Amino acid sequence: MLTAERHQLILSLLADKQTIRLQEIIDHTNASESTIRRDLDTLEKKGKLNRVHGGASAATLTKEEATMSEKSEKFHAEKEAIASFAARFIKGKETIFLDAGSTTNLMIPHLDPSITVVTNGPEHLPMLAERGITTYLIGGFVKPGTRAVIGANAVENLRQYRFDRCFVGVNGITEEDGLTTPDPEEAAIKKNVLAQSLSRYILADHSKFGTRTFTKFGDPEDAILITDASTPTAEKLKSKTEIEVAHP
Amino acid sequence: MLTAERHQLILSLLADKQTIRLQEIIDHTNASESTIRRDLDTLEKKGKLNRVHGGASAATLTKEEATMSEKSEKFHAEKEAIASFAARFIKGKETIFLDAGSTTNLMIPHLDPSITVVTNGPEHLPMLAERGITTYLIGGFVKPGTRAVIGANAVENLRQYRFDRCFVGVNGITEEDGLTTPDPEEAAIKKNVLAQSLSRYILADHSKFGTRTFTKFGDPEDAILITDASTPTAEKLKSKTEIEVAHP
DNA sequence: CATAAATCAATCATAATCATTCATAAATTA
DNA sequence: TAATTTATGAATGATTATGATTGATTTATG
Repeated sequence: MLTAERHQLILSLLADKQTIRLQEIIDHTNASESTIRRDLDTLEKKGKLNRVHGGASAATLTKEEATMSEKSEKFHAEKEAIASFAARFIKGKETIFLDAGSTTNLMIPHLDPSITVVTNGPEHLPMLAERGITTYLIGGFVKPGTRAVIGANAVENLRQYRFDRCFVGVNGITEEDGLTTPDPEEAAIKKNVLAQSLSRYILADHSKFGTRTFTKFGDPEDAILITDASTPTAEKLKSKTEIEVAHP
Repeated sequence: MLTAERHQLILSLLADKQTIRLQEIIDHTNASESTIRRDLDTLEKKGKLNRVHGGASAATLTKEEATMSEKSEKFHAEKEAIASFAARFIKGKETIFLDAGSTTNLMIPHLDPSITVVTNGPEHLPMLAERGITTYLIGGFVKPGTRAVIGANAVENLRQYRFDRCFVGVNGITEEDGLTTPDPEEAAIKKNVLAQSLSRYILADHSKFGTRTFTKFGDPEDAILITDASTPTAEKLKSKTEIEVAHP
């Protein structure tokens, strides 16, 4: 069996099951344990899945990250509502930071062309250029999969800028653990962005409330949360921080 | 059996199966291994399939469409020849700088995935990611139109890196004015890139020789010029600098 | 907490696959 | 026809993929 075929098979098995054990893959492929381990290494490097002890799990919601394309479909109407709502906070010729990600991407059609945007999401560039918006890009390591720019280099590059407002995505929000994201390198970026902005906005659809992921980058009370529907966790947070609900 | 016939057959075999082994094709064609390998090389260059170890896998539609639009560009065949020729200079696991632009973009399919690329061209990222190439992006002002990253900020960001080789585009080459490009900000980038590289390559189709534009960023003798055809200006320069002619 | 079981990364030798080169044959052009 | 280009197959040494083995690490359990 061809290496590339095995890789496809593994990903399709994962697409159904969300998690898979090493032994299952071995049964399906007649390949050795070593080979499958190497496959998982390779696929993880490409951001196609996440390795866990005993096997692998899909690079999708909650624990793990979704790829850009997968994200852009889930909760699209909700994200669109959040994005257009968020864009309304920007007044006049401000300079804003726009986080990499699918929700922030949806803000671009609602942006006034006279503003200046700084972003770590190269995938935003075509739309920003189309709208004639002055754009600065953060430099650094390009993360495979989500294609955000991250790393020590990116953080240093970021420090040169100060923002009137920042719009930042998040993977999990809980009362105890605050704002979390799976990748520490991405968390470092978000943390710095928040520190260098006068006004801070966290864009999070309702699925993000009550879940937590690996790395904390801030507390809900340091920012304005923009979401699409209220949840138990959101209700609890209402005493501490400002929550704006954008109805789709 | 005719070469073109074999190519058709290979593509039709792939149309059903998604992936195919080299041996399968050999069985179907009575051609030698070498010939089939050459066929796969050719077809991959045309974007009709992706080579994988042991055979080939079907190319996605988007890639096919992308190569279609690429082909409509000016001097496409010449640029492709220059690009694939240039890529051959890279040995092993080196770190290279890849300039923004259409000619350098054509190098990407010919790059070894084990190298590291630094670039000021965000438009290269999708293809670099697809090939699984480790990539660092220069940060700074995003130039509308060409979408290169330029400006003082970009130059400063650039200074952190040292390259084994750099591959740089150019707008004009003359004996008197050297290497020129219209935008001073872009020239600044190119100048610094050249200074920080052990080996320097200028990619220029024949139309660039004998024309000069606004800003000079270097002299031909500081780099190896890669072009597609000899011109009077190129002949004059041959005494001063190395010129490699890549025939389409 | 301690032990056993499972899972893991690292290494090795082997086999498969690969790019490159060369000489020859076919096709094309002068 | 002769010269030139192109296509081909075989041979080569290099690269990559693989499965088995090792001992270390992690997880489960009593």
